[in-house]
Amino acid sequence: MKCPYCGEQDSKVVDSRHSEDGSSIRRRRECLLCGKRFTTYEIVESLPIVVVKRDGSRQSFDRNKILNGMLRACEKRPVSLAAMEGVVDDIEQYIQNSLEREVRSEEIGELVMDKLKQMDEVAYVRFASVYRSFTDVNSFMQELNKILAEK
Amino acid sequence: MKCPYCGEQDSKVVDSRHSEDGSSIRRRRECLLCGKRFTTYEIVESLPIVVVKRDGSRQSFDRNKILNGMLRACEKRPVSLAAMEGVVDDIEQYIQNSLEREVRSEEIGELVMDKLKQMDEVAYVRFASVYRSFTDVNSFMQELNKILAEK
DNA sequence: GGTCATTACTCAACATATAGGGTTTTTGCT
DNA sequence: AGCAAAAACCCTATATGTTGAGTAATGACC
Repeated sequence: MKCPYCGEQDSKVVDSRHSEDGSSIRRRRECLLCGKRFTTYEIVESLPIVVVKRDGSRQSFDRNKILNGMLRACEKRPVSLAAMEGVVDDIEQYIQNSLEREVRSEEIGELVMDKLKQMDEVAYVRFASVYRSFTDVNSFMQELNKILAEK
Repeated sequence: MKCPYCGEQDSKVVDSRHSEDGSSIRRRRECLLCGKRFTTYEIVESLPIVVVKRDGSRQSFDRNKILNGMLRACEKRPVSLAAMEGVVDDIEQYIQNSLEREVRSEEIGELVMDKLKQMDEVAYVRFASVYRSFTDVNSFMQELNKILAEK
């Protein structure tokens, strides 16, 4: 393990601990050349997740697709890119933690909607309108009324 | 190390290799419960990088600031978010690999400009105009002429 | 300035990982 | 399809990491 201070290739482990959930190992290392210490993390390679679309077709999970959907819904809305990325991070991690190798696209949509609802209701309705394929003004109104009623 | 398939906490190492540059270790593990195999990476915790601004003030490195600058320069330009994130990734890694704990903000600006120049010249000039604080139309024209001359 | 939580540090008994060489399979590319 | 590169696999001798417990230092928050 290369020392981040001097570049030496060899280092030894001084301490090693499991993270709370056991999903990673934190090691404290010491460079054999300069003696400086540093921390490393051993993490599981993220396994390829497959998204099952409504028509039954499958494609590999792509976080950028989620982000793009959010970007569209949040255009001109006061939602920062960082916040959106945070949501995508949360969702990605949630799916990874679920131990499932397949997710229905609906499930992802619901997750995004839950988060958006808390962040910006306009963005939420926009997203839902695309996502739930609101076909007429009526269903759009119903959703708006539901939001208003909850207030 | 938690098994990504069944969630069991214990696993054993079956194989372990250094990455080419020694900056990480790839391990092949086998779950003690379900017997499935998976890959892990041990990586150095990224050390806090300090950016030294032109006036000498220091603040911690923030990749979002770089991304924001690029987003502004690339508005309405055919540069994908993914491409911009790729540039930021490259720059972050370049700095991490340099083993320096401090970078001048100018250096970061130059890196961004190099990349942008290859991707989209309009975005490049926009970025440079902010970055180099072009004070008048003249210097802007000079930069444009330089680009044209290079063609 | 005090408190809680997280990270750092040290020690000792025990077990499991490493390095390196070689083979096979998978994946990405044209 | 056909090549090259990367990843997975398997082996053996050797030494290095792991675990638990307790203490100390550091950072975030009020």
